[in-house]
Amino acid sequence: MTRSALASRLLRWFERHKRDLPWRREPRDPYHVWLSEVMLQQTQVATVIPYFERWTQRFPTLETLAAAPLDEVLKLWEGLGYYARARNLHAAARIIVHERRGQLPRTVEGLMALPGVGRYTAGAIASLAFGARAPVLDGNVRRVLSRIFGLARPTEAELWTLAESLLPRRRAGAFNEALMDLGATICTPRAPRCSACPLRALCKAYAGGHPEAYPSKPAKQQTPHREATTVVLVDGAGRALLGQRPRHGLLGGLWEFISAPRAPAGAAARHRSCPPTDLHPSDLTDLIAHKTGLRVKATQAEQLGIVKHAFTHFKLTRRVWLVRLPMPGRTPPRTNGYDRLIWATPAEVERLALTRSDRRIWEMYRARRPTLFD
DNA sequence: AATGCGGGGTC
DNA sequence: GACCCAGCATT
Repeated sequence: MTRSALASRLLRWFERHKRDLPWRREPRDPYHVWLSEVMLQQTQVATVIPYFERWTQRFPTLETLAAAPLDEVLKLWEGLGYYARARNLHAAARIIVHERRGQLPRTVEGLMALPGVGRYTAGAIASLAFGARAPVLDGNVRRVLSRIFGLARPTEAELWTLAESLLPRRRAGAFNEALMDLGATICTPRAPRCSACPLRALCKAYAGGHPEAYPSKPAKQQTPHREATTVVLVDGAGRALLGQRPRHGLLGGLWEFISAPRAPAGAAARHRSCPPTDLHPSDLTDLIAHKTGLRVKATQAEQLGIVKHAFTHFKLTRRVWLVRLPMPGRTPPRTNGYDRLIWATPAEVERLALTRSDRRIWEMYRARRPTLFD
């Protein structure tokens, strides 16, 4: 089996089975290609499609994106995760519009100079939007190549070299997409559908009888668990106190209800005598004072509920409390751990970019049983 | 080479 | 539950 036979088989399969996706409409818009590639980083196609549609409605061109405030960009990204992608996309759009007359770089090196564009994304844009003969290496390609060549633990360098050596002279972009579509629909991680694979005849992993074993996975390590206490502080005018997280780092730039880490679960003692309601009002008073400088007597706190959330490297359990103030809230004298604190009306809470779990907390608050205060 | 960075689909 | 997804930036 020659190299060109692999490419021609794959491309023939692709012509009949390629997925019809919003960002594949011809002629390719380089901005759309770039946007889709960034949204698709570590994110599945089905998740991205509605975000892509909303985004291109609101920001149809690079110029409209560059002109928008970051808060609005983050709001459109809300729920998609890895928010540095949105910040980098926004920054890169401004660079392209202000320093390059709105033209994306056409080479891998030029593209990689943009924030948020690594070797994969640069290769994808160069090959898909500009017809360059550049390879890509993503999770799909990594898995497909590992299986075809029977590599249990290939290095990144080996795989990049392989991906480049396999590129056909023409139609490199279609070849790259075909490799990724094959990985997404046929050569899947757990139960590959080898009977439908156009490359079965030359696949070493298939010949060995256990294609799903390639590439071998590293040993798993259990994720640590953290706890936090969160307060939905509502003032007499029905506004809620929100903090904007620091621009860089975890959930950077997003808004949340005032929250602080809770001492790690103290072994057996907690299970025996620490139900969720076991929290003294002074704890909430201290939390609010520490984060905001506001002096509030949280003697009437209601428990809103418990929100669990799984991140990549840890799990988080948030115990959420509702504290009401009788009077309009005053401007917090301190913003400990936040870039900004605001009293947000319900309409503003809808408009701002919240983290996923804070969005759920807001929905819990809205859905709670009404009380005398409403 | 290892780590931090979200959230959801899927088994 | 665990795994994995059209990765990037930083160290």
